[in-house]
Amino acid sequence: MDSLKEKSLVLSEIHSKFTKLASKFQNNSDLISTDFHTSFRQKLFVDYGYDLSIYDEETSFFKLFESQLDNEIPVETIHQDELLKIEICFGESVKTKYLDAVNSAHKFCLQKCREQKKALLRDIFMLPSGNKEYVIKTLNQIHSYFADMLSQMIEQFRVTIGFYNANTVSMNHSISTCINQSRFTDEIKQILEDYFCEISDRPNHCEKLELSKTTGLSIKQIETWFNNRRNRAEKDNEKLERLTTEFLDKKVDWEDKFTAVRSGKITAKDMRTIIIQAFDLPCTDLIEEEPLAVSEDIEAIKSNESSSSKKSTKTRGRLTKEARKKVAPYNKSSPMTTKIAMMRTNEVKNDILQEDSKDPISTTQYSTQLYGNELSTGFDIFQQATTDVSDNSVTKTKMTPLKIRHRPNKDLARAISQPYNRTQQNKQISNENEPVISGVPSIQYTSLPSSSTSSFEEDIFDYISTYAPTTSFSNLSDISDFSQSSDIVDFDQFNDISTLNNYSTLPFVFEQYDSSSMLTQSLNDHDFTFNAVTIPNLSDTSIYVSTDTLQDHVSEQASAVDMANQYNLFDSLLDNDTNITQQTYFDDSNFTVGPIGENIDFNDIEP
DNA sequence: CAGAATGATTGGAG
DNA sequence: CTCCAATCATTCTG
Repeated sequence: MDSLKEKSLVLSEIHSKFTKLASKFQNNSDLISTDFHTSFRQKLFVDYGYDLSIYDEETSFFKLFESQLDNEIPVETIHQDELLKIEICFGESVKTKYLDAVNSAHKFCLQKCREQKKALLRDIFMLPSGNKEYVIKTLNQIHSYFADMLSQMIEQFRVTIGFYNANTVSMNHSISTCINQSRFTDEIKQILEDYFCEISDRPNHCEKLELSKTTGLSIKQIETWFNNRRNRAEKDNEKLERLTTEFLDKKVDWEDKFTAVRSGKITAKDMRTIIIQAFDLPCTDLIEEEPLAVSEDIEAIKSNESSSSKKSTKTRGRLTKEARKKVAPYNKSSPMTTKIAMMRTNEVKNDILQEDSKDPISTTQYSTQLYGNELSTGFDIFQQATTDVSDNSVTKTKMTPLKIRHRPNKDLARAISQPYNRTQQNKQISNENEPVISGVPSIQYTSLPSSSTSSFEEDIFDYISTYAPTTSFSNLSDISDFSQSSDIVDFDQFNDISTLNNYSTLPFVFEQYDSSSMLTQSLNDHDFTFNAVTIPNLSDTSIYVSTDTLQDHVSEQASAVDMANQYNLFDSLLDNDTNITQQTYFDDSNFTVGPIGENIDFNDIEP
């Protein structure tokens, strides 16, 4: 009960100040000249590090946050090629409607965003509750809230017009490749290449973001580039591994390979690297004569190698990092190299094992011991397969096979009518005598719900009116929670501060007590009763009377659909009598982003 | 023109 | 979600 009393005291103090302040307001419309007002707000201004000279100039105060107040919400989600796609797929009128919807959503978000920001600034100006950084942070939160909301809305618009409809996916692909397939500039490639070689071949998200900024490419493109780069580097490496192995296994005669080099089939650089790797030669830049020496007596060198170092050198020559970079610019082990290394280790183990047991039968015994007498069919097949390529079947069978991943069968995929071959699809379309816009195939009708309507646009809207309400808006029931949980601060009674109606954000947070019980305290010369502040459904444990609550609502972006609904932003996308327009609306008064500014309802306050 | 290079997509795996 | 392997489609190059 003590803490309760304490709180009450604090509250009463604030209350008494407010009461005085309020009476000043009532008696004197000139806010600045009131003694109390001056000292109270001046103190707050000083406390939060604002320039005292502007404590009575709202415009000057606002100017501090000009850039936060005026920054635009970019419609970054709309690109030219997206509009082109829409136009190509759905026609001019859908594009126009889509643009209209996006624009009005944008306008709406911008306006609301500004209102919220201004309300916040007004609050802070009257009763500072944080320093400049805090205010900027909060403003930015408001900003990103609306920016996110806008992109959610746009997402919904896309769904509504069927942008993500399965029928258009392949269309999107061919169009996007049509439009997007342009080579990166040398400068960009250099940046990426440098990063790949010198810093990491696997940038994390932050690094990707950084690269995205410096190159101007999207994160997706960065990812794609690194994927391709890694994959292709691996392939190069694999190729070299294979070639080296071939040499070591004496499957290819050297003369042949040198001829290949001369004819350009493999580069001299490749050859050099192979030789360096194969014979564990020191990597210097003066190897001109080495290959000759090698070619003269391969057998001798190889046998020397084998006997002197227990065949371990057979596994891999040790390249310096620099040399390796030249042929396959790795500086970190990739999964593939790890796999290969593991295979190698097994090979070595087996080699040693073989040396120990000179009798080949004993190794066979080892094998059977390991796997059981009756080999599984899979293993059997594997063994058979490897037996063909190598006489050293025991070693091979005990080698860990690379995991072979299932990949979709092209023919099978085609058989179950999944468009696997995009060329085929293009052919199919171009065979039809559909209008072709700027070399891009027009849309297929086939998978849309069968309809007798003649134009594709009609088909689309038919489709939307039939399916969209259940697909696009199936989550309305989830969202409805939000619509009910308005964050309207309900001042049942807060005594005599009705003059502060305009200033909703109070500079404190205090804990909740049972909001149903009325707390009555007699303090000083004031008797007041209050039911404090309740924020329904927001939280069971806290009462927030500060803008801190905003961040609790950032997660509520799912309300975008409702917002769009509420402000009829879908109207431009839809026919008048579709089901969508009959979806649940919620009260204008019920929707607030946070308990900021005018959203707080002071109408019920009783003096 | 053939083949290499390259940006992007797809579908499976983790 | 990221990554990989395979693949496609376009563009570059000899």
